[in-house]
Amino acid sequence: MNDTDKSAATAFRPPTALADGGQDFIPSGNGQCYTRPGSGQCMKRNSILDAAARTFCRDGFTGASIDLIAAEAGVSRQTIYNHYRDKEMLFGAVVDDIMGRMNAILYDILATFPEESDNLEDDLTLFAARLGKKLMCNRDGEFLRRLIQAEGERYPRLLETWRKNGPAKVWSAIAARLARLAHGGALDIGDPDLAARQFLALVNADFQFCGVLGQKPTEQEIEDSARNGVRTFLRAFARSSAKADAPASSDVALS
Amino acid sequence: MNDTDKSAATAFRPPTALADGGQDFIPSGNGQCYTRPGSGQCMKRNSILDAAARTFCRDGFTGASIDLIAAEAGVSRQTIYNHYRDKEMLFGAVVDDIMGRMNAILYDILATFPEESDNLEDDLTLFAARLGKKLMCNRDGEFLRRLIQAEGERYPRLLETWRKNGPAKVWSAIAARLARLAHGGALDIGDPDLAARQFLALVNADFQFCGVLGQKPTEQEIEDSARNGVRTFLRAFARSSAKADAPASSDVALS
DNA sequence: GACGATTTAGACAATACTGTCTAATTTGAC
DNA sequence: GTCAAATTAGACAGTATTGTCTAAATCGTC
Repeated sequence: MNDTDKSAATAFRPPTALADGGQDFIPSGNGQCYTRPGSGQCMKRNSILDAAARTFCRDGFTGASIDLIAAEAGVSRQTIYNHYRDKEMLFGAVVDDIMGRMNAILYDILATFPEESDNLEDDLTLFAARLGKKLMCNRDGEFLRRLIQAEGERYPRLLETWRKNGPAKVWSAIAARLARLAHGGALDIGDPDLAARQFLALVNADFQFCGVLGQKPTEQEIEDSARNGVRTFLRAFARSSAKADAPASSDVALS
Repeated sequence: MNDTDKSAATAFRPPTALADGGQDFIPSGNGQCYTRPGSGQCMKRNSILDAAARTFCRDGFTGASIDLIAAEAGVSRQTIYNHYRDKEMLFGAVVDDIMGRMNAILYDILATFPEESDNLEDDLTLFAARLGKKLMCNRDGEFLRRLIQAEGERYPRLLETWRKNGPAKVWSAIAARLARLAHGGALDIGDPDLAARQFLALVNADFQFCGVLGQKPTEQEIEDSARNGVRTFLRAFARSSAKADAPASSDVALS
């Protein structure tokens, strides 16, 4: 193996487990190691997946050359062909890997949706900020958005899988939880699915074109956008008893 | 010139002027014809720009080959190199062309923002639907989003130009108009910029991942999303006198 | 119809990428 | 230390692309 730095390889992939979710990393079954984790073989496999993800994300499927991925992974080209039959298989493995990781994170976050709260604004804001930081605006989220946008037409299976596991799942999960809040009397919601879509839209209002613009918002910006979005959401949907304490003029200023 | 059909070439670009805006097409100065419009040379130039836009959008900059563009435009490769020095110049011309067209459309639509209205919901809905149909969800909008997402990092100038002429311009223009409505007493808005972002987010709530998913919504879906978004926006920001007539349960059902 | 400008098809060199193969080297388990 | 498995560097054929060049064909205008 070359002497290229290995710090880059670990920057993209969390070392072993979820940062603070407490749940183990869930491999996606396709691209993962069958040998003992921690072995050189496994590290090379991860290193390849990392470099491939970075390169595919940066240059697109066509623009990312195997040679470049190999160099970035600090691995010889032949090793890549050794692990993955061809470029398409490597691409599929990268997508599966990231989807599996994001799916696990999604369930972690959904478990923190406030059930009954005496401070709905704060709790919903925390939830929305978590969603933004760990799922939508991080590197994996950016990767999937870019790749599916760029290569979705060429790989309908990828597009279909993502649609089922991505937005649809988030939407319906949040819709169910909002409906429960409404049933409990905290919200006045007609169509929970619509409310879920609008909740997500509001909470990410400041990043609408951020994915497109290619620039990641800071944690502070995510928190501010979440706070502002939740405030407006509650102005529209909170039951009147709880509405009084959310004046329009107290929005968090955006840098 | 080949016998490839010319109907495809005109599908992407409006024949001569804006469909119904009444304002002439504004060429972007770079890629347009200096010869008499309607001449064969001009038609070839437009045909090339159209084919290039379609191909760049479908395959990305790297994936789009000059040969493919030439074939799709029904033109020989040499003709392309004759009009545009190299692939990068062609790409720049396509982007400039589309940006100029979208800019003109944007000003057309902004002129229809309701000043004083006795039916704010309907008027804002019409405005939002126009924005969606003619600017965000049409072919040009999709093109710019895709291209900037895919190639933005490689062409910072493109990214910067789009940021200035695109979202920033829409945001601030709508913010100013919302502020005027608030000043007139129709709305209760703290931060007009934030309100503008949230307005756009709500109105496009159902298409958050549509650009990513690569599928264009139908006109009906755009109208429904606009209606639902405006309803929620007014639930949150309309002055209380006008709020009563927007119950949560009357949302437009989404197919 | 004539003539200059434009377009066309094709050849061409230079470059890049994919995927295969091989022989030498390194790694890892015992 | 040994030995099998994994990895490496590099060569290689096949293919594709870019951008240039040229001679023939076509177009537009007078």
